[in-house]
Amino acid sequence: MAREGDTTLKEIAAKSGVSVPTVSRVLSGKGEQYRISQTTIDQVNRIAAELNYTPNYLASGLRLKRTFTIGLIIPDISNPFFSSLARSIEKATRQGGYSIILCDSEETTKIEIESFKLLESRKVDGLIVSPVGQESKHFLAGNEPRVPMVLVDRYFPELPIPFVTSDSYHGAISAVTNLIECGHRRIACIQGLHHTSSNIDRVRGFVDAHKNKGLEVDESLIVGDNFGEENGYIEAKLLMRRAGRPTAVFCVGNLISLGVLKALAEDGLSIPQDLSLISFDDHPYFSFLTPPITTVAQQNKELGRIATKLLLERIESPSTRESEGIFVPTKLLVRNSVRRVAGD
Amino acid sequence: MAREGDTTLKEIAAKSGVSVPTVSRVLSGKGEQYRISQTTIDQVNRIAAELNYTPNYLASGLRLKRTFTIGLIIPDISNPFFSSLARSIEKATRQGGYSIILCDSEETTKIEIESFKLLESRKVDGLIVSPVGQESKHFLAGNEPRVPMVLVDRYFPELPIPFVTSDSYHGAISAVTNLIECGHRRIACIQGLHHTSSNIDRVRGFVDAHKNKGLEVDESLIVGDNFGEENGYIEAKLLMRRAGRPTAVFCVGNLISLGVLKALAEDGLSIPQDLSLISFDDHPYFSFLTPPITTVAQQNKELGRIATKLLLERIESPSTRESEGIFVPTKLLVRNSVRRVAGD
DNA sequence: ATGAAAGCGCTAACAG
DNA sequence: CTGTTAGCGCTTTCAT
Repeated sequence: MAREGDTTLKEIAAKSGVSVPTVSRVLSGKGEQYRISQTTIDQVNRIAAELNYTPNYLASGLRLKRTFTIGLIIPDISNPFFSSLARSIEKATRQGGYSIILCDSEETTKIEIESFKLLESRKVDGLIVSPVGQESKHFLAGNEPRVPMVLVDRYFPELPIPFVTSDSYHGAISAVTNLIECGHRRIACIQGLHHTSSNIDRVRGFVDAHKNKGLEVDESLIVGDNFGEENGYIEAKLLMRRAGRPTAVFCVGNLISLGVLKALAEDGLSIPQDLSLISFDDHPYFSFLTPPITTVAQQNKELGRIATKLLLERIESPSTRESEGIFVPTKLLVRNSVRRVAGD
Repeated sequence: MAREGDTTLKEIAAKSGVSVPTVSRVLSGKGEQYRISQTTIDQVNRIAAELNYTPNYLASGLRLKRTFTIGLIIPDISNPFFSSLARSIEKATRQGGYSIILCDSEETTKIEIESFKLLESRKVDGLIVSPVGQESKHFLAGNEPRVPMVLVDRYFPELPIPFVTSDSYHGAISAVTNLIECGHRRIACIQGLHHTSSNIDRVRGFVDAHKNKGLEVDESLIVGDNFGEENGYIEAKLLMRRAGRPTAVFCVGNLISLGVLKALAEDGLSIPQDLSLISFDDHPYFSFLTPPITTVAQQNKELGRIATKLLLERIESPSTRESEGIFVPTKLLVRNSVRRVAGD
């Protein structure tokens, strides 16, 4: 960035007739501490300003082994859940004096691994990652994370990596219980990426909500395999064509619900007459759809803020604190996408 | 990042009995070019792999004056328009071998300036910015951009900084013309941040569409002052309470439209019976609302791809190419939020 | 109250 | 085919 002509400490030193270290001390605010004369301090500051000095973080980072940047890896920045998460993380890190390097893994372990290596080379001070979640060994050296890091949204229960996530299990329970209490008995679940914690927890909640009510789960109604829109679309089409159509569906992510909406609209089916729906993940537009969609809302901003806080603490005091896992409560927002039906 | 124990060229050199520069040459793939013996090449590669060598970009950046990172400044990453833009930029830069540092200016010149300085310190090779758009001098040194940069979405017509943006003017014309041709005569415009190019162009389109049809514009129907949701909400409330209510409204951004939707819903008013609406910016949910919302769709991904291409070209061959401005066409997606009314 | 020396990890120029 | 020297811009001893 405007590399050639950049002002350096050396030039300031020359113009002010002092040495480079002195300039460094003044400009990093340690003038007092080193008891540099007020005259010198003022002089150096003035000349630095005149020359429009901009510190070179590469150089200081190299020397200090500290870059004040953190890496952020997320599966899809265009998913509103992740973009609001990213926003709160960006804000919190900025306020803490850090910048973030953003990597979008496209929900793909391959890109996630590449990004991780990249961030290692860039010597970030720490990492916040929302992992694809199916593999984890690239994050570890032995049994320790290779670098200060915290996981958001998805996590690895068996690994010593701190994480912050919504309480997906209880969120799913609340949603599916609502469905059951409205009389639904054939409830489908369109799930996301298999073997990822959020999916596992939500599906487990789906199953346990049935158990709690003494109901059997029809395993064949648990379908789908990723968090994308097409998955919702396809599975909804298939579900509605089956013999023994479900009367309700629980979608584990907002994009899946969008796909379902699209499929039903195409087929001239409507919610909740033809199918009741509850979605995990709130979305700004859910309250304006006809009908407004009942959802399990996550505290996006909160997740980001907590993750950042955990990470910065770890970076700033690498005392061997235990690896903690934080589950943030969700909230069921009951709107109008669930119909009451006669129980069986 | 795992700073202390990191393997360096020095260690590899020691273990393989060659000098540091030789290791550097091998590891940067210039072994052939320097005609280093195959034995040495293999040996060095082997040892580097064993030691799990990760190059230090800080060090090479300092030496090379090249960081392979670019800065991205946008006003609000949680706005779906910007998040899909960011996604395409992230992907394109990654494929070009660059990382991006993300800064969210919160639609605020103050943060934008801070971010700009930060990115200067971090020695990014270039910048893609969607400026707040009300001030521009912080980007310039004399009459030149301080650094290779390209603007997206919003631009400064009078400055020599290349830009990529939607053709807001013609997009607005198409929207408002549609309204007029459907018989509307009292059409409101809820605008975004004043003095920003996208707002100026869209409002100009609003006015000119009237002129083209030989109609007067009622200036008092041009209201609002930012791209946020609350702005849409408030202005809609006010508009619907006036004597001489408009029969249609043109919203210059998707968040504004969301606010309008919210306001109307609260007041028990509906689209298009009580108010016809066209929104600038498509949104994934617009087709699923009741009614589906007619919009001026932008080519988000395309904007990002082009911006990245322009920037990388400039970085890689800083030949004094002219500063170009690219206007990408928009598309009017006619759905059902506009009612035909009897002309006056 | 300040300077000289050293070095972070890397690469380019020059030498042989 | 490979090594030596030098230096990117900064900060930290250690001296004085």
